[in-house]
Amino acid sequence: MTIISIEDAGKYEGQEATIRGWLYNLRESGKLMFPIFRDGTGIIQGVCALKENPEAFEALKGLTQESSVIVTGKIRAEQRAPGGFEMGVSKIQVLQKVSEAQPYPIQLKEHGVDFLLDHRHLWIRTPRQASILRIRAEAIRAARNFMDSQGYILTDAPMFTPAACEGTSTLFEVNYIDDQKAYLTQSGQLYIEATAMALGKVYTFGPTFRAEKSKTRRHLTEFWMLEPEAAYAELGDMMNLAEGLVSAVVQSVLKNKSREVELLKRDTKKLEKVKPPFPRISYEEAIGILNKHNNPTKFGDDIGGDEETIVSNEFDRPVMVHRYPASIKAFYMQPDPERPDLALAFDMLAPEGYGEIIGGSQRIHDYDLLVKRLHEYKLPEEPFQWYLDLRRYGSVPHAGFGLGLERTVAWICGTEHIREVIPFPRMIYRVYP
RNA sequence: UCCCCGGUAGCUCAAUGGUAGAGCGUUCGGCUGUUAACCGAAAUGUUGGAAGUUCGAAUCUUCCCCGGGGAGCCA
Repeated sequence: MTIISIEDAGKYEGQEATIRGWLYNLRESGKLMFPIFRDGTGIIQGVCALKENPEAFEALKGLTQESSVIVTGKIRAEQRAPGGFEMGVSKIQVLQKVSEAQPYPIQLKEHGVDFLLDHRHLWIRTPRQASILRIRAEAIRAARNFMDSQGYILTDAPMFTPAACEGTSTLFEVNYIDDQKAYLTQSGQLYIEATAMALGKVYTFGPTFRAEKSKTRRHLTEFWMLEPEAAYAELGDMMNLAEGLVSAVVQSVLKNKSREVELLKRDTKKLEKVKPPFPRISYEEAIGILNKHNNPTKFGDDIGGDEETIVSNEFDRPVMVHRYPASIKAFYMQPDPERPDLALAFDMLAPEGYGEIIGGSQRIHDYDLLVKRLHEYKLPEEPFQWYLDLRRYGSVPHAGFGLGLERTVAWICGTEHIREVIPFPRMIYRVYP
């Protein structure tokens, strides 16, 4: 018997086929039953009549949600069935029946956030969550494809680091070997600056960790970041790369995961517009927009969540804000030669209030200036000696950025919270399951 | 660290200081085209914890615990 996946069921219309999966729901109607099966690729309705298949009917009767089953039957087009196809069940093998005493906890109805997060290992079985995880996978595939196509080499950064990239208050400290202290990485940036000097154009993609005490829909303590870095690149080069990357990811998801996007009921019209060029405005122009909307932000203030939304609502695609005051940015950012009080940095703000998905900058390549900045930011010189070496031995202008994967996928999926777009979210005060 | 909201049946929620309830899920029964099916019946409670006010507290007060949203910080 041909084993098929539910997403391909339409191709087997009129044929007998076998599906290996789980019982998603069961509607009983006297001598007729409508089981719904899922197999990880989709859901399909089955039909089973007592008169035609008494054995299968008996096996299905009273079967509990999420029981594992192997079912065989004829696939047929049926307008009354969700999805347009259904299976006339002729044979069913129950691998495990879920106990009535401990029924599957997640019902086909609304649940609270706390309950769902405590059952995240089961929650991911629901069609919506499974679709989101498929879109995440597509976003990663598309992002890596794009970077590879641009000649960027994947160079992995370490998870254990001896010091902070930016400040020390939000680091996870771990005991390394022989009572040495180490920290979980907040960013691979410093390391890919080194690999960029070795290989030219590089990127890293992996988890990063921040012990920020943030409890918002935009924060995770463990999140994935894609960070490109290129030797001889300047700020404008990175903005070009960033808009190319983001549009490639969005367009790939629309093209290759249309079924999943549709299941999420995402308004794709807004996503279809996400193509270069993206608008670029300076920090000072952003302040102007805010003041126009009666927001009191002034030069030198950081742009917070509400402010990001006001600015991004002016545009129909992601907007890049560049040249922030150096005083509110990280120590390693290159000053604008024409305005030394500004840093050659940029953020990309996603539309619809999803906020910052990219932060990047040109890096300081001058040794003396970098040392001066380390002192100004009260950072110790010693752990950064290797980093200073990059400015001792053939230093060149270079630039890069970091793309927050979960924020990007949350925006593409239109989810309310980024915890839904990672299989097992890690948040402040929540590490189970 | 700070501000706001919440915690009642397995789940989602009601209950104006006066007998703790409904829907879903579970169990039993009915139904040959259901769409989170429907109809009938049953079982299910330390109202997050402690103390206080009161004749009487799920409800009011204080403290603690847990969760959610946000600020700061950031992707």
